[in-house]
Amino acid sequence: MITIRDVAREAGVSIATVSRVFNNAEAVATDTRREVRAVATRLGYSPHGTARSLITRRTATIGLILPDLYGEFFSELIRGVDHAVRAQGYHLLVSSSHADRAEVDSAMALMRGRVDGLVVMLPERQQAQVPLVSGRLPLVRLGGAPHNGDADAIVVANRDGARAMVRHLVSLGHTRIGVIAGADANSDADERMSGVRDGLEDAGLGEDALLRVAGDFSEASGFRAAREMLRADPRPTAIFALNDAMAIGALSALRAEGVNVPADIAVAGFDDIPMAQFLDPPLTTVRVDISAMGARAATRVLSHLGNGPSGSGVEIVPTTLMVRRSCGNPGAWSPTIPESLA
Amino acid sequence: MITIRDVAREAGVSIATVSRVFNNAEAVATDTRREVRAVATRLGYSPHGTARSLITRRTATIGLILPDLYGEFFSELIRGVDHAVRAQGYHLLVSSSHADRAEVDSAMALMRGRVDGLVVMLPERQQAQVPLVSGRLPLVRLGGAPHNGDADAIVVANRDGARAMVRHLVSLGHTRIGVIAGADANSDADERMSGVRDGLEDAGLGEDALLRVAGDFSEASGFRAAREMLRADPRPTAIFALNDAMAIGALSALRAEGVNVPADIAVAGFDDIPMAQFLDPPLTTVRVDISAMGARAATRVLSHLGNGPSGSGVEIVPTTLMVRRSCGNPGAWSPTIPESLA
DNA sequence: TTGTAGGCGTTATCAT
DNA sequence: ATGATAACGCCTACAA
Repeated sequence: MITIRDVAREAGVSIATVSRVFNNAEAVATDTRREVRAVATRLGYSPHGTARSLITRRTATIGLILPDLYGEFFSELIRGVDHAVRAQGYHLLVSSSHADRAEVDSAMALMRGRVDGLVVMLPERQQAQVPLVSGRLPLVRLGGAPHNGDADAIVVANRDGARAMVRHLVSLGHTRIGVIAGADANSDADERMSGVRDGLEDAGLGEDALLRVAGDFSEASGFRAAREMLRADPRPTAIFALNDAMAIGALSALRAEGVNVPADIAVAGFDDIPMAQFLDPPLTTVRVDISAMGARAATRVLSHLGNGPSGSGVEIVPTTLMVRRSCGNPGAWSPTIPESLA
Repeated sequence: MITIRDVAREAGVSIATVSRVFNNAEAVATDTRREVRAVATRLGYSPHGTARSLITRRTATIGLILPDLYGEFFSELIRGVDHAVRAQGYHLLVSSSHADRAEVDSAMALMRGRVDGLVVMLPERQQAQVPLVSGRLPLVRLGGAPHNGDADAIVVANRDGARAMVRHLVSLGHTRIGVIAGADANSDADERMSGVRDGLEDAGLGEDALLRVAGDFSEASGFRAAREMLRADPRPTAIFALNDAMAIGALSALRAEGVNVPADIAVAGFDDIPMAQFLDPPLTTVRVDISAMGARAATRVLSHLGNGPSGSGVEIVPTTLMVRRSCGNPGAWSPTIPESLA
């Protein structure tokens, strides 16, 4: 390994001078600077990040802790975080597949001394537990519902999104709506269900307008739920699955039964994954800009590190209603801004 | 910040003893060890990664440099790398959005002293250029075609996969096959096109069996290409798009023209993205296990670091032919192993 | 079994 | 403008 010493010796200067060249270059005479740079390049020297971090007390790295990496959701998320973080000259340390709270805590411990701040997304069902404690590291929690102990958090407007979707369906004339609910103790699912009830209430519709069937966010559960709804009386004219995987399952079930979508039954989803826009049967979804959400979380952490404007508290990421206008024409989606819910 | 000193003082031992407790714990008396652990927990101490790295000369981190993070491809890739890397107790430092070679080189320089090894995927069109040089860091290149200067690389069996698909289509009775080609100077696209010609040659079919239309790997280009093919004479009975995005575009075009898939025209793709399996019109694809590819790259790097069995050179990741057996039944895919191509 | 001390590569402080 | 030197937090011979 070639160190700052080698460069100093070769250039006939002290290591302090070499260091200055690589940091505040102005403080060095032009000739010296040029010579040092030349030697450094010739020797293939570049500063040692770890050693530098030790003395400067900053790693220029943000840690990202995720429950999993499956599907496009996380790639979008990482993309957003990566983008925001790199814009400020930071690196991104990713740690994933943490199924429970103990693993998250150990991942956080492992990151001590390696990162300047943390973005943490907890596994489902672990949201409402003991608050995250990160010592003196800035930490931003991502996803789920807002809860006590959140100093900083970025969450999705699950409730507003579901409410907007129900209002949209009602405005199309649907008065009997099948909702495929999510897993128990899943805060996203709970929030979305609350939004559904809000929407029905807004429209002045009663309990009989809602046909609720349980699901578990899997494609298969959506398939089963939709099949069950077809046998209901009265049969719904619209199906709203509380995530996209279930919506896809529902579409398969409807086609298997020869139901025309959306002429006979409209299908709507809640966008965990951008994939839905490629589906062939028209699917209206509540769209969440995952990438933007990741970027916001990163920006928040960076703000605590003195980069950019400061801020704190819980921030809610808005959702957008996406309606497919035409079929058979790739990319022909147009966004519809949700009606104001004030 | 709470350091090893604090723990030592509080526990009434030397810092050497505390250090030993956290490393080779056996060399410490049971009582001492227990006391130290207790104090450390009470104080919330955990070793400082950076400082430890400096002296041990290992960061326990693998760097992953990617051209982009868009779509499910990269999330699958990261998942594979992360999995392999964590299994050996390593961290993952991700750096992305490197559009050209200069950015890749600078990302590599920035990672010096922060990682023990590198997995690098070059941007398209940059594959055949100057070899990557990483100093003494183990480096594994990912994707594209094998080329000179590759000490270690993991590449996809693009050619074999495309060949297998053509043989499959021919075996179904197709003698006129439309191929939607990929972007110029894209080594993946080139390799796949070669495979197509191999397959036709295997089947003893001549040039007139092939209808080649250019695309650029985008959904829109697949849409246009398929529409063009419908007007060809003789019209193909099967369309093979050299990536999935184009295959999806082709499906849209066929439906817009009222063509029945696969009864009138069969459609096949090449799987960059797992998404394809959720599509409604049956789509046969050459499937690449991206996640496994990432894991292999990571494993290779780790092997140079002394973890696991050693190995080097170019490794080719096989592909699998995926045929949809039935419609309307989610998850009803079954893999077909490609015929031996020896 | 435990403590002492030197050093990992760099930056910051204080001289010159 | 430049140089000598003490940290940064930790690990590891070597000594006790």
